This record gives sequence, structure tokens and C-alpha cells, in this order.
Amino acid sequence: MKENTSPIYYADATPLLLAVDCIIFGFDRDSLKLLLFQRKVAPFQDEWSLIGSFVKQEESVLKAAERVLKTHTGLTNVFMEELGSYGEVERDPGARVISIAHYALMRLAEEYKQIDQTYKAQWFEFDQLPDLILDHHQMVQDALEKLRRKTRYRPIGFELLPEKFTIPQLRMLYEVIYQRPLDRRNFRKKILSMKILEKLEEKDKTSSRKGAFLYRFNPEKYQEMVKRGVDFVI
Amino acid sequence: MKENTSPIYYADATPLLLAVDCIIFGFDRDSLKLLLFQRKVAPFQDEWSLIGSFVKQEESVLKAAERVLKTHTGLTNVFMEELGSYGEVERDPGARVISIAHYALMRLAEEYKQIDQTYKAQWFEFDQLPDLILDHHQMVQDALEKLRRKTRYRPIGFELLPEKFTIPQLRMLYEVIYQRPLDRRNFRKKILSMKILEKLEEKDKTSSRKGAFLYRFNPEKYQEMVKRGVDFVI
DNA sequence: AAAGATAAGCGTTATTTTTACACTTCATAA
DNA sequence: TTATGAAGTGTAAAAATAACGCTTATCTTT
Repeated sequence: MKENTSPIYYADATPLLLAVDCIIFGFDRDSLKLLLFQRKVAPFQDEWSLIGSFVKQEESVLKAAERVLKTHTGLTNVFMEELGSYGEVERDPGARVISIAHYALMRLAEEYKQIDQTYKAQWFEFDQLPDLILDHHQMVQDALEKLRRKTRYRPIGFELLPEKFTIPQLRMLYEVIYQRPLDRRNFRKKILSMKILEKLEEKDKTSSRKGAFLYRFNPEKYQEMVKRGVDFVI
Repeated sequence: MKENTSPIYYADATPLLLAVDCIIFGFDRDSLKLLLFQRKVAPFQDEWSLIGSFVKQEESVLKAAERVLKTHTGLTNVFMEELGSYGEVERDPGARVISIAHYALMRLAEEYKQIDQTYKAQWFEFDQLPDLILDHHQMVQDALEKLRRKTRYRPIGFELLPEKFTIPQLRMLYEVIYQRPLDRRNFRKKILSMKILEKLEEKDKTSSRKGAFLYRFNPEKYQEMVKRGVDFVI
């Protein structure tokens, strides 16, 4: 309707196909995982792939990515952020498609089975990834690099853990992401010194007789820290 | 031709207009500047705007951004990196256009006049920016934030300086970007301790009687530092 | 020709942050 | 009742950062 009443601008420009793809990270006790899908359409039907979709005329790019995530995992309110665009001319032999990749961080344990059963999807360990179509392997590598950088300077690691977690669990997460051991005692001191975690009364006893106290990330406290001019760094 | 012999995939997807926009930073002695253009086409003709263009069928997104930069500044080999996509449905009343913003860092002094005269372009101080069309002001703010973060952890500040520069000039650049004073002596020590600069015999005497030695950033030395596992941080 | 001015450059000390590592505690299993 | 093993606490050394005084080189002024 709008198109009929308004003058037509940009008439000389060529429209292109624009897609979004999602790199979905999960963390399960002691390993980082990636959610992959068996592609339903040609070309490359049935091969392993990131999940994606074309951006529709009447939805924003971000909304498109959120739609993809919701459709294939059933989840909303998942941390997601733009990774970047993949715009080489020949990247998709099916057609000229530009893809804007997004990466998402999921609390895995809770939703693990649900996703697995409903869709042709599977969680993969990072050292056992199958071949991926197009430039999806590059996207995954770039996302991993971004995750490593970003978790260091921003409090997004919590998005990969359940709401309540222990300090050792949090440390394990960072060890897996950074691929190197972190001193138990120094890690605890550092994270607690930021005063961005709430200590709960409950303990998690799944990994020791003694049990470890559960904590919760408190975004308000994080904001206060930022106001104080203190940087989040791990 | 390809389209004729291959099966047609993705037939149900709607093509969209995809553009690139460039946020062009420059640094001139003691101030950070932004290159803006008077828009040539409707809507918003003659208003101040970032420079951009539609991505063509047969060029990559990056190539499109480089083309824009070359066309309007005459320069190639300029540092440029993707900022992110701007994909709200109503962001451009002219049509549904998704823009992938890129930011570029230019050695200003050398090219200052040339650009100014050839195109309807003008360098603006950051505290004196005119109103900008569409979401371009947001793009500029986002680019500024990215520049602040990125210059801290990556050696890209040099892209804004002439090839040969003095330590005080480099410090001034960082002071302008961070908007806070840095201790002369500690700054010098820190940057020299990285051993990524080459000291030259020449002096620059434009800002003191004594004159300051000129240095040159050495990418090879920077790579060595990275290999040694040392982080670049200022 | 000497004195004054000023940014460039060098050095020292105090403070804070990071690293390394020893010891104690808690709750269960044997 | 005791042995076990991760959770949690403490402390000292080392490294990085911040604060700041002093000297040097060269031009301008007298």
C-alpha cells in the first residue's frame, strides 16, 4: 500500500537475497557445544548446517534471527548478538545470498532433550564437528573467537549457565572457553571481588560431598560496578 | 548465464535492498573528525549524511564498501572494518533498505583538502555534528564506541596518524579518543615497552623547540609480540 | 652571547593487581 | 569413626600501573 502512494525511490538498485544464520552455543557441565541442523532444502539437502532463514520484507534483521531461534528451539529470551555479515558473491552456489550471522548462548541442560527430539537437530562437541555447508565453518570459527573475546570483557558467560550456578561451575565454563586452566582460588577471589553475584543459601552437591554454594548473577549489581568505573575482566 | 543453466533455488524468498554506509574517521593534530556528505538523491536530498551505496549483484559487501570509499575519497588501502547491520523495517522511508555499516580510519592531514574540494563533503568535529538522515547518527555513535573499545586492544590507532609520528602525537590521539588525559611519562613507557615501534633519526619540530623523535609502527614487531603472548592494551 | 621558556625525555617510588601456592572445612562413604 | 575429595580461606611474592620530580635540547628573547 505504501509503495503505491509514495514516490518510488532507489529504482535503479538491485534487490538481493538476505538471510540470517544462527551460531547456537550451549554448555553442558564441562563442554561447549554447538547446535547443528540437517538442512531441509536444496542445494545441500540433508547436510549439516547452521540454522537460518531469509529476512522477510516486513521484519527486521534481528526479528528474523529471533524467529529462526524460536522456530527451531522453541526458545525466546535467549542471548543473541550479531556476529557480522558474510557477503562474498559466490558464497552460496544456490544464488547470491548475503547472510548476517548471529550467535546465541543457551542454558543447555534444561532444554537439551526437547530440541533434540522435535527437530532434526543435534548438539556437537567442538572437537567433533561434522563438515558444514557453505561458509558455515568460517562463521563458527569467527563466532568462537568472538565468544572468547567477549566473555572476557562482558558478563555474558552467565547466559550459558543455569540461573543458579556454583563458582566452580563458572570457572569450568571459562576454562572450556579459554582452553586453559584457571587457578581455583584466584578465580573465586576475582569474580567475588566484583560483587556482581548473589550468594544463595542452597548448595549444589552433584560434584562433591561438601557441596558448593549456588550463586546468581545480578545485572543491577553489574550496572553499579560499571557506574563505579570498574571493568569486568576475567 | 549461471541462472539459466542451474536450477532456481530459494524461489520463495523476497529480495531486499542492501546498502553499505561508511563512517569515516579522521584525526587532525588534536581533534577527531568525521567525514560527512551532502546527499545527492531523494529522499533527503542535500541533507548531511554518511556516504553509502547499494550493494551490487556482482560485488561482495566488502567490495561495495571499498568502492564507496574509493569513489568519494579517491583512496584505497584505507583501514576499514564492518561495524554491523542496521535492519529495522522502517529505517528508511524511501524503501525497505538494510544497511551494513563500515567504519574507516584515515590519515587526515595528507588528504584533507583534496576530498573537500572534489566532492560535496566536509570534515566535522565530533562536538559540532549536523543533523544526519535516517539512523546515521546512531551509526556514528556505535562506531565511536567501537573505535574506543577497539583502539584500546588493537593497534589500529596508527591508521589515524601519518606513517611517521611522535610519541606525544600518539598520546594526543588516545587522549582525544578516550576523552581523558594520559600521563606523558607512563604512556611513553607503556607503548615503548611493547617494542612495536621503530625509532627514526628524524625529529618533528612543529610542536616544540626541542623537537620529538619520529617513530613508525612495525606490524612485524607487533606480530612477534602477539606470538610472545603479550597483549596490546593502552 | 646569555638567559629564559617549553615540550621532550628519563628515572624513582608508592600503590594496586596478579600470580603462586599452603592450609582448613565440610559432608559423605567406607 | 575415619578417610576422602572438592569447596573455601589466607598469605606472600612478583609484576604491572600510577604518580610525580628532574634533566635535556633547542628556539626565542633580551
